[in-house]
Amino acid sequence: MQTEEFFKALGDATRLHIVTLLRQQPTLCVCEITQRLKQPQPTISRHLNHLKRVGILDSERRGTWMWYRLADQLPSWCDQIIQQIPDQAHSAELQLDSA
Amino acid sequence: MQTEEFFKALGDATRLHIVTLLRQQPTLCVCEITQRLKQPQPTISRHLNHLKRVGILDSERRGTWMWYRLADQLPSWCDQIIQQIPDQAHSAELQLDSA
DNA sequence: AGTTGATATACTATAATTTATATATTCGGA
DNA sequence: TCCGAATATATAAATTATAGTATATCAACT
Repeated sequence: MQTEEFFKALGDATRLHIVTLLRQQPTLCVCEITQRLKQPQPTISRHLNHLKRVGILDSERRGTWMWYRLADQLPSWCDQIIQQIPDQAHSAELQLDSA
Repeated sequence: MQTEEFFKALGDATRLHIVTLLRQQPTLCVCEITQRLKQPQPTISRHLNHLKRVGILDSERRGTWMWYRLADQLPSWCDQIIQQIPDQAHSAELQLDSA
């Protein structure tokens, strides 16, 4: 895992949001992420692919759906960092309650 | 501290290097960083300023020299993350030994 | 094979980042 | 107050990243 690429990957609101979602919900399909983030499907797919290329996510196909999760073999420093990211529940319109 | 801006700030090799340097050497002046990273002074100054704007670094002038250090009031999640960054001792020419 | 739902990719336009070079500022000392 | 050292800023050019739209792929079902 390239340090710079890792941080670059997390330096984007959409990708941050995806990663923090997958911290709570270990496996999510593209359509669910698309709904929760209220962004077009191609946008979500591109960001998911970005995170996967860098090594942050794994994906698995089950039928037509593609399931994404935090990579199993993440180096421990990556995992530690991901655990420290503040929650990104800041969807512009539907603001969830948070501290 | 904005999460996205924090990660963006660390998503650059030069800034990563600066931050990991300041982890070991709590205070460094611009000229020293410039020498260690073997990059032009304006480049270093810009990156230092970027890290400072985001809130990752503090600076203090003593005479003509400007000393930079990791910010005192860093939120704990930022601090935790910074501690997890692998060392960036990858200067192109003078490669230090590392695992 | 044809159709549909889920996801991925291509293409284009736009915006943001980064660097190099030159120049400006700031401080301390003569 | 003028000079030199240290640092900062401005500008322009190059590169990279991002979003939207359209289109392609892929799997399940008929």
